[in-house]
Amino acid sequence: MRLIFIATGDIALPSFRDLLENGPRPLALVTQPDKPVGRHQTLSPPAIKVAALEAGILVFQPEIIGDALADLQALEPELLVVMAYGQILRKNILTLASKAIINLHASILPKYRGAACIQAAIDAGDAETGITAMHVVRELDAGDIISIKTLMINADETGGTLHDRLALLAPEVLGEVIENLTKGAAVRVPQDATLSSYISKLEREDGRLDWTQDANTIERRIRAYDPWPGTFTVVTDDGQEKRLKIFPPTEVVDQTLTSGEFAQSADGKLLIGCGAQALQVEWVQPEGGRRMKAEDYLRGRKRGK
RNA sequence: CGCGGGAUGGAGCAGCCAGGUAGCUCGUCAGGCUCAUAACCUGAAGGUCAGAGGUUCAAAUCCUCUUCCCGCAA
Repeated sequence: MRLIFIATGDIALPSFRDLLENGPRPLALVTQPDKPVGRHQTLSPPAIKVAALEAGILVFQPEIIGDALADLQALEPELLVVMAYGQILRKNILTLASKAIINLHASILPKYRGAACIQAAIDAGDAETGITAMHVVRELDAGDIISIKTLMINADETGGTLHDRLALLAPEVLGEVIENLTKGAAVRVPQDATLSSYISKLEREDGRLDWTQDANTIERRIRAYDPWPGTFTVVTDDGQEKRLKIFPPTEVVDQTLTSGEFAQSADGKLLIGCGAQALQVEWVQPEGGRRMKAEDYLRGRKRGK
């Protein structure tokens, strides 16, 4: 099977490595251009590009994937595998492969089409999520489904842990799909569009916590958005508004406080009031500072007032 | 050189603007009290104030440079 892998996000790494080890070996990797990252705008490559170069796989990094069309055509691919690439594919790419173009998506479609599908499943309090393999069509994540594998979401699941578990589940789905395609055509089960939902890309600002929500909702949000985009609230320190990042795990406690009010429990723990009940917070990070125990944060804060 | 915050005993901070005794809340250790405790009381150890240079009679504090940490942004 002549296949080209199209991916940028780390969630695609295990699937890519699986192909390198067990085949079919990808003819090329198409990934996003190196982007300036971090405080000093250092240009850094996607991890999957590094893995490809180490394995001696051809790498393309077009600004727009159409720019690489001729190069990709020359490889005469039978199958394109897309996962967390980060660009919408044009029609000329969709028709490039002779057999199929498939996408691996980290949700149980048609639920949570779009970028932030992993966070969405935790945020909504779902019991399970999974990896869906589908045929790629013009509309985002709307193609006919080939196969789905699911896994249970744990009570202490974070966006990070779920991301990693889904990444490891993906090769199973991919392997199965490739096997079917080798034998013949992949199955096509149309999505029920009436059940679909779309989750747009998350920004840092989306992590601002709304303390008028009930504590359970906020607890899920904090887990879902860790480590990206992270969650924060704003505190007034010495007359200046500063961000205070809040990390999981947090615990819902049966206590009534004003929404957004900071309090200290009998044993020194940080409590923050929610719309219903309160949240006990263990780890915080003040703007300009490191991550620290909430108790330590409170200790310094008393003095600072 | 994108913008900004920070570095002070083991932890989190104040002190800096208006230079002159190393401070607070904890932790640790020892002892006391208590049926008991994350409680209370007494005492102790622990700091080249990130590093280098400069100004000054005198620098944590003022000036310059360096290193490291972090928030925004991307």
